[in-house]
Amino acid sequence: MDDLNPADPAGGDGATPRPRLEDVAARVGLSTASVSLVLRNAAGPSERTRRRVLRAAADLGYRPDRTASALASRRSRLLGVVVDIHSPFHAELVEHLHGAAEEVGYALVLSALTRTRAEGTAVETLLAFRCEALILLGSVSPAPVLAALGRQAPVISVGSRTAEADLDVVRTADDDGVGQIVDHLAGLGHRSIAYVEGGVGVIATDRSRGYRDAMRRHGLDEHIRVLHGDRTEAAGERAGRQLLGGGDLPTAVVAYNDQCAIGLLTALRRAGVEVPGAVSVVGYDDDALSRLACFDLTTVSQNAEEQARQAVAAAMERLERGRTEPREIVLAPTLVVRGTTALAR
Amino acid sequence: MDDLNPADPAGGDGATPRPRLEDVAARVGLSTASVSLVLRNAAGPSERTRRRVLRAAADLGYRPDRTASALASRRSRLLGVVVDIHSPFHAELVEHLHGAAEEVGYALVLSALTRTRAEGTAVETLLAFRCEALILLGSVSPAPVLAALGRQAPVISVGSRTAEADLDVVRTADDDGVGQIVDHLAGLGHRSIAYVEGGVGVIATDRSRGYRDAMRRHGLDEHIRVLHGDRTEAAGERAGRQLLGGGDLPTAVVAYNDQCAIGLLTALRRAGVEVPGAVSVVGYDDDALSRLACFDLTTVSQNAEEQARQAVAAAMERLERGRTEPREIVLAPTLVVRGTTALAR
DNA sequence: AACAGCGTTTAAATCGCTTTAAGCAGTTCG
DNA sequence: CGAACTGCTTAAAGCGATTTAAACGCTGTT
Repeated sequence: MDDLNPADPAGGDGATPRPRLEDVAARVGLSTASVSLVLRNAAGPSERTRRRVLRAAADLGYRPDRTASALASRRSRLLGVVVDIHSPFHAELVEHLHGAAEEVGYALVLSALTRTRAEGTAVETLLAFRCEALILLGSVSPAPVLAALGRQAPVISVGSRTAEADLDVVRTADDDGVGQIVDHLAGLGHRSIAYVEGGVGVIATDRSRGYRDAMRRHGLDEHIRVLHGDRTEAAGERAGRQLLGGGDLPTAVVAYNDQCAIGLLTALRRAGVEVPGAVSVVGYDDDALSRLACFDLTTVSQNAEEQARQAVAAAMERLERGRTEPREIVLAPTLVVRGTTALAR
Repeated sequence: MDDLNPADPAGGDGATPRPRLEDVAARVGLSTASVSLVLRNAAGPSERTRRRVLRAAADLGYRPDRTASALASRRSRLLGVVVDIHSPFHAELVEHLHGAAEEVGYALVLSALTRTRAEGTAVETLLAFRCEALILLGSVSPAPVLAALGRQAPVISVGSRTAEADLDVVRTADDDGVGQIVDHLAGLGHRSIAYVEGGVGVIATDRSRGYRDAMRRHGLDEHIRVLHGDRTEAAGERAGRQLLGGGDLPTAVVAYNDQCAIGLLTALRRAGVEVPGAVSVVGYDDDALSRLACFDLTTVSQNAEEQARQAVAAAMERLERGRTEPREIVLAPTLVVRGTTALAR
């Protein structure tokens, strides 16, 4: 119906087609079955056969066709990852997920979450690829949606706790992280410590709770002061202006995340308030921004690498070892003290 | 050989398996061939058949298996993208590539370039997926490597010019962009305009050339002053310290990119030099950083959306319309004036 | 009545690999 | 000596879609 004869998608123009398993088999005078076994490192073939096959495959520059292999084995060896392409923290997670997945012979399919592309679409794409497990980074989907997803494939939610019983969760203890921040500030003599919220979502809730609990623990109940905010710099700036306008500036402010903290920092400095001289500021995530020399932000690290490893490990337990009961892996966050915190004035 | 019976990767536990084409066909009493035609919107089936099939597919919640379809059609409808996961500019490109690809029925496979994962590995992965074309974002591979790649699949290099004749290039005119910056500064009365280089690579070379040419065009030959640098904040800071130490501060500094400009900005401000009061600073890329209120950096936008569209369009021309001669698409960059440039002191 | 033409449908081959059960030669054992 | 076993190898049946050529049921023409 279309005889334009588009460029051969398999290879260049009239070039020799990609070698197939059969070509390798023919070259050594064996069956494709044997070659397949050797190349997948399966038990069976003799040492001599192994060497010959490997040799021939290398000579021909053979690379297995994942598509065909996935179809035949009903195993795609693909991990689907839903990632917010704009988040520097996600970028770091993905980097480590790549490494961890590769080590166990899996590949990643990334599906980006953007302003125009919701989690639903992203997940559909991943399922069409027959991803064997889904890794959701910082998912904000409600529990029932996740539950439905969990029936289609094992789901590992990274970074955000959920009430849903049937999926794995890998996260750091957000309340503990904020607790460490408050401990640090209290240790520096701060008493009037405000907190800028992160909006809706479990993560935000946990961090807020961590703040309140820690304040009470230090007997600072009456200094508890929560400002409305979200995950953006803009929110941080708004919060900053609000504090400046209010008259009684706290001696320290803890923000939901680094981006928010940076907005806050900007607003304060622009108004001539010295950080950390007059006010200490703390963020959360230890993302690339916070490390910039011009911010040098005290923050909490979520240990991206360890979370990535654990997420892949959890997927492997389900896929390769048939685990079915859900697991929750909670890692301890670590405080990273940089230049935006100092003794209370 | 392994009777642990791992969790069924196709679906949850003992759940009904995913419906296949055959199931849809059986439901309406037609052949799989007809159903396939309808679902791919191909000519042939009657209106009545179309409706019945679509209905049945919807009822069953049928979703085609990309794996099988790729194998049978020898067309994966996959575009491979090599992306530096840490670059905010790449993030933006990916967002728009997603949109553009989806519109023409293709999906993206992202392969992240990281500290531990070179372009070679990334590309291998993409080819194993049978990606029909490769889109390289800001590739730094030497021409011969790209040439070899081009023989395996159509390659579209986004953002970086190359001498290699056989691939498509989508980029903005970097020399022109820097030229616009210099024009802008000259218009503000600046004469002593320095430039911080971006290290090796075609992009860096083009931008340096753009600087020199523009300076000459404005008769500022003797004010040409190029500082060594690269694409990082650290380099910007070093350049800043060098300028401060030298004694004769220029009235404006143009940096290779936004990250570098921000390092520069930090160094200057820390030393008490007012920007833009004493010195104007300009970056390049218009990435998320430059838009932060605390920087509000004058910069040059590369128009990510348009570049993404053009890249996908170029791929489509090759894949669907059989184009074989290479194309180079050069877009005009646009100056974004923000708060770090002002009249010369 | 035979045939051609047309729009619609389908049987069957195929894609490149995996997997299962069977085959085969050479022990070892009862 | 035949049965049972062992270690290696392979024929052949898929996996779930696409694709091609053929078949089918019509109508209209000679």
